[in-house]
Amino acid sequence: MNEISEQLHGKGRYATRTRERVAQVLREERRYLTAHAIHEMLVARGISISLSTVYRTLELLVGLGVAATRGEENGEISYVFCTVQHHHHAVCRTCGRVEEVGCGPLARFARDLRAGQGFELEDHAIELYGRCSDCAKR
Amino acid sequence: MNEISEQLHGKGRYATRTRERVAQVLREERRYLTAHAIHEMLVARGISISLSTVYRTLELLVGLGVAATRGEENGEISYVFCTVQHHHHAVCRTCGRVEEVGCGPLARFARDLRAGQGFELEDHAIELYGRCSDCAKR
DNA sequence: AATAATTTGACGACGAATCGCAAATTCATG
DNA sequence: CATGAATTTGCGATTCGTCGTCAAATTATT
Repeated sequence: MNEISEQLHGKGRYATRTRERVAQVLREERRYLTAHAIHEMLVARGISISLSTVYRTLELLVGLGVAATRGEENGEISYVFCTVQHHHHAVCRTCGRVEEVGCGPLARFARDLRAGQGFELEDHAIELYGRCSDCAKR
Repeated sequence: MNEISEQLHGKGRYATRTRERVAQVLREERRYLTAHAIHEMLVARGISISLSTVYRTLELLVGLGVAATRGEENGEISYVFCTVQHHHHAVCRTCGRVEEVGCGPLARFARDLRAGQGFELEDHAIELYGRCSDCAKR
């Protein structure tokens, strides 16, 4: 089976069909989705699932480290599938696809920041917006 | 008077004492605050103001470009005072102070991103966390 | 001071997110 | 494959942040 089932079993949680379906949506879409959007997509596929369960499953996936959250400007919370620990997201403005990217050049940025205004950089959150390789061709 | 009053007059809006007080809190604090927090701070100062007015004033300040918003992970929306157009925020983890910083090294980052995975960078949102110069000394 | 405009406060509406509990599902065991 | 203990699910109610409505108050102008 997949990793999520194993991770759940290792923590004494059940790997249910419902949870697998929520994770599947995130895996397929690879873009930021609200709990409501995920719920609607599942219902559209003819799958019966409650909104509460979607919320609880998403919370679980975030705890497992396979999903990340983002607070939208309108107060909603969006979720996206992700695989590695520390990274950032490049969001395509055309198709919404989310790619994971490293944070290489931040080292020099941190140096400049300390030299310039004495700020000691410890962590950072970056969101990048633009066109993914597919959408940039058109 | 100050700039905000002039900007309001130029748009046919009134520069009221209430609005000045909300702006004053943001100017003094220089950190991300929710509408509720701002409301409580004003009430604690003995100022009578409704939560609705705080919300409306914050919306107005964002429209004027003197405040910026951030969606928190719990779905709340926070506001911070800011002065220049495009910039990013360095948030002190000790005192919460927010400093504005430029985005110099992003140019090279954009080049690497395009070369690496074909992503065309158009815009970005960055939040930096660490210690401001004062807190770093202790 | 009078007038026309905007703004304020109180109240309610709305939606996102959470909680409690009974019913259903999952999983290990025999 | 049936059984039982554990977890999970669904439903409804609830909380909470945010926004809309409208009469009363405030502001700016004459």
